[in-house]
Amino acid sequence: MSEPQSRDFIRQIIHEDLESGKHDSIVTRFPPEPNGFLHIGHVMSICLNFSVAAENNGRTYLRFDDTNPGKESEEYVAAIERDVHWLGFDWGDRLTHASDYFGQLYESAVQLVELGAAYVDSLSADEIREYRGTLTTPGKDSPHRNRSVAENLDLLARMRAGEFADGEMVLRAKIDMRSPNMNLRDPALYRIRHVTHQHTGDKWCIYPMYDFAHTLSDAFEGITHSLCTLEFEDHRPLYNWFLEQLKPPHQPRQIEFSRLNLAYAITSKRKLGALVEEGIVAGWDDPRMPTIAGMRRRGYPAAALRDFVTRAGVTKKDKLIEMGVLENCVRENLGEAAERRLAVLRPLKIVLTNYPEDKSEMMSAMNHPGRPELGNREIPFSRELWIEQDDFMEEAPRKFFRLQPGGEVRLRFGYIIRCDEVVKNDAGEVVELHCSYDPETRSGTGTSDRKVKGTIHWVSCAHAIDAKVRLYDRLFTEVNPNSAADFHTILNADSLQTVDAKLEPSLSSLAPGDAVQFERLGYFCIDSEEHSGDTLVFNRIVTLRDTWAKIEKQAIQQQH
RNA sequence: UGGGGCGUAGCCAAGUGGUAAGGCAUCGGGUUUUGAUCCCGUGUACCGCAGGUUCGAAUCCUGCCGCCCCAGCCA
Repeated sequence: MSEPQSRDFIRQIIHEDLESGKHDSIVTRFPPEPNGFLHIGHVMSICLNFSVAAENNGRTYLRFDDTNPGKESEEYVAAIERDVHWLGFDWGDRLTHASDYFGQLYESAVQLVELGAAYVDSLSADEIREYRGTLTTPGKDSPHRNRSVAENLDLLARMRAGEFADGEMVLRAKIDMRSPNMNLRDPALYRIRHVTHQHTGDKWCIYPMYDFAHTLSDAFEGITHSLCTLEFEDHRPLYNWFLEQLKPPHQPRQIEFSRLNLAYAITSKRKLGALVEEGIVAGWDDPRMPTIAGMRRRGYPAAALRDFVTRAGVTKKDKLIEMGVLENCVRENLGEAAERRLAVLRPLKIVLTNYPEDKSEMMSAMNHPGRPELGNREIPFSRELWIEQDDFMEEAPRKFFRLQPGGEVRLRFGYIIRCDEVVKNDAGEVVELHCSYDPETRSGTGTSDRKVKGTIHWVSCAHAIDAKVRLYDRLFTEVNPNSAADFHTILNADSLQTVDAKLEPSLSSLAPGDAVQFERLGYFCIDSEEHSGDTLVFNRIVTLRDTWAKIEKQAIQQQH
């Protein structure tokens, strides 16, 4: 194994812990709460936790942090398992739940009470808030803070037995109401919730809070490095407090790194959920969603996602990464993997006036210009063809080297044609082009090397198959929608556009999820949900890089 | 005006006292029957600012500024 040139700070710590003999092996965990779908931000955490362990022959737990019944559901646990697995990671037999430890957690709570380090408080939630103080003023002790151990033990047992209503009692850690760190002002450990838990049923009516359950779950599982995001930094003293008080045999260490934010995307489960709830998107797996499920359905390869988070890096600096980086990872992966096909998104009919009416012939097209081993296919060619509306301009600017009146272009894998006549409707719109082809320029023949500036794609009208193609764009108009007061005001109205496209016949046998490149347009795949019936439905995964679009854009900007 | 973090090119990011890697983007150019790919080339980064220590500082010290997080019986 070769030594990497540089390690991120977490890998450095792990490396040192292994070198020094502090640990013999590394154990990590990915601990999602099953209250929503995983998104691009989680990809970062998943890859970090699983990779860092795998790199060191360690192991990783997939642990559901299910301590808040009512907000969590089995639907989400299934989705999370599917997503983590699809991303390429395997937890083996290490699939656990915080709720698996409810028994041990309760015992630990009793132990804290016995230690005089926890007490049952009868203050209401509102009162507790008042007693907590503010960021700049210290809190004050609850009047119940000095109940005897015996009384606390009795109260805790009765909480568990269901003698109290929700909110009537709460178990709190006894730390310091005057701490400048709010997390240390006697945080709640257990609250009463008379609700059925998705995993433990009605066995419990008291449920542990995050800090308590998470720290101890880490300890129980022998996690060596508990990696989480920056907002938990102030929780670390509390995390360590639990370990000091209870002295479990395994003492995990919490290390925080910055979250990954993606430009123009929301990474808040709550807001993502709102988009679904309000029907702004079609579901958690809508191809516009930055969820793992959405990106998978959109056609992003798992490897591209892994590559993306690797490029983003692991640091403690807040980051907002440009969309282009993600898109580039997708293009890079698909550019190599995807076979090429011809498809016309916005069809314009052309008639080759000098091509025989009844004739049709098969043109040979390579499936991948960079990978000849992928072979060739045959595409039918005939007198009437569909070309892209964008590939014709009646009054073309200087550098436009596609089709224009009197001009020539090469039809990809076909002939060179010339535009002789533009046919318009009463409204003056171009509806059809009359062209002539040069029989001497058939692709692949010895005389086919005559040069023309442009090459455009096409589909034979008589042989084309129809499809709906969905073109996606960013969901928001602001770079950082996370910080918008109300995301409704910055929704991109054009995030989804559907067009009726014409495809080359071979595309009818494509399997859902398989990505292909429509030459000159981008990468596409058959939608996994809506391909039923007669009409094929394609998703545009990402466009090709488009230098011409950039030139046009600059030209427009220069005019103003 | 409490506590915890962070500040290296447009976006990421190496760098751990010896004189600023790399990726993406940008801008040039070459190849090309995808204006794709590929290949070359391209950045005065006052290393947040100001002082100080040192022969020498992005790296050490001091002060300041800016941004993020924390007052759930959420995670």
